[in-house]
Amino acid sequence: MASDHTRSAILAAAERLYADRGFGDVTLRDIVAEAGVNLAAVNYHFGSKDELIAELFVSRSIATNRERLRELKAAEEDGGCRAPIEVILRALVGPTLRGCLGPENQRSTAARFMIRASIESVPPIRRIKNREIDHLRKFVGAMRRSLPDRSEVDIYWGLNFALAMAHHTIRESERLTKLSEGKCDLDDVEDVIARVVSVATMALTAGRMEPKAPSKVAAR
Amino acid sequence: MASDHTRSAILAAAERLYADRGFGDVTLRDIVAEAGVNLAAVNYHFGSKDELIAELFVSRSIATNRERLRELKAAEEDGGCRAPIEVILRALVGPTLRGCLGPENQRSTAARFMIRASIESVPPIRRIKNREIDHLRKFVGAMRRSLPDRSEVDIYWGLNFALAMAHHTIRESERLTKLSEGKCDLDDVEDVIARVVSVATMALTAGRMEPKAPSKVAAR
DNA sequence: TTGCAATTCAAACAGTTGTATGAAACTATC
DNA sequence: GATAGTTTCATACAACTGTTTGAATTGCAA
Repeated sequence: MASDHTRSAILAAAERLYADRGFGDVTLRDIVAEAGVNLAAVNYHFGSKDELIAELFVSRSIATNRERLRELKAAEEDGGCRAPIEVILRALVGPTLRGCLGPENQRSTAARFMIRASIESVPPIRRIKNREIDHLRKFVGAMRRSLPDRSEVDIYWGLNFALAMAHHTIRESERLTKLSEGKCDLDDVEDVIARVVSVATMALTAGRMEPKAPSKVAAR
Repeated sequence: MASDHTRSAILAAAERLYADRGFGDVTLRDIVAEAGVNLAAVNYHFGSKDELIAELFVSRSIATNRERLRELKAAEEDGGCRAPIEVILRALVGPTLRGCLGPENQRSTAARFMIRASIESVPPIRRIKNREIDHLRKFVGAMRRSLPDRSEVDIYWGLNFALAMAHHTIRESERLTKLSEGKCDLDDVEDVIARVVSVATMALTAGRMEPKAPSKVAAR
């Protein structure tokens, strides 16, 4: 167990480098150079490169997931097991957006790392994300309790669209800033959250989304 | 220019392999083996591996973009330079969704390749995507003409959310199917398009999205 | 047929990658 | 202060990568 110093130096260096340059072109040699440790230290402490990446990603995403569930639980306790849909959606997308957006100069390494992880998709991270379904089911449950009249399918689509807007905004934040010539302020995280929640709420509550295209022949 | 046979054999093999196994673990040697040609043929015909990938992606995405613009132009000509927002949004997300979703067994190689390209993010493709902004501006213009009362910022956010829902649904279609235990039918492409368009239209037309979070202190 | 360019091919190249090894340095316990 | 266990280190390994080379082959025009 000892000092743990080498271990955490590697974690910090790896997070920084991956955040800055992406998974694609950061090698173990880059990481150990940045951390000032020996090459073999990575395999000694983590087993393999993939396990290092996985450990980084897991620790960050369980933090986010815990925060999500904390907000969800608080909301449902408030409303007696039946929270307003806006609050549920806010618990779903808020922690992620708060963790990844915000003024660039004061953006944490962890935040920038998570942005990378959502842009590039590397095997160890993909594996972990696939296990996220159980976590999402808890939100499906809360949403169904909140909107008992809504069909199950609509709930799934609403959840899908909420996550879509949050993740895409994170992932393409640079492009949106460029496209809008800075008019969309991605640093105002609470505004972004409000927009996502607002649209997702409309999607879930508007007098039934038409389930079919206006006319089948209109399509191609 | 001769027979072109080798060239197109490489393109076909590469598209197939990338579609099936992703960019990460398909080597030039895999491609030439599948195509039944010599290793050096790739560099001879395409210059480099990246240029091969770029050519694949470019040819597919200019096809999609052309279709998008065709639909957009048709819509604006119908409405005398002012198309209904639903039709504009349909022109924006329809071609992409039609190109990537649909019954898996009858999904073309090109479709599966484009799904890969939207999941993994490899340098040559990223470079091309960055040049997509000019293309999107044409939609911004049409949307502003369609909704002259709407603020510019709201237009950008609406566009962002529409693309978000379309791309995320493509990218995470497998997860959505699993999460909903098959209840969300991603093979019914026109239904998916209708849902995306419907929500995006609400986002853009609903009595002004609140521009700010309910209360600034509610955060964190 | 001859000549010339375009194409194919086997082979090698040069570089990088993650990982393994075994000795050395350290640390704490007795 | 010797011992046992942990950690560090330099170095080598083995495999794989995209690319290049130069000779062989092909196809076509004169």
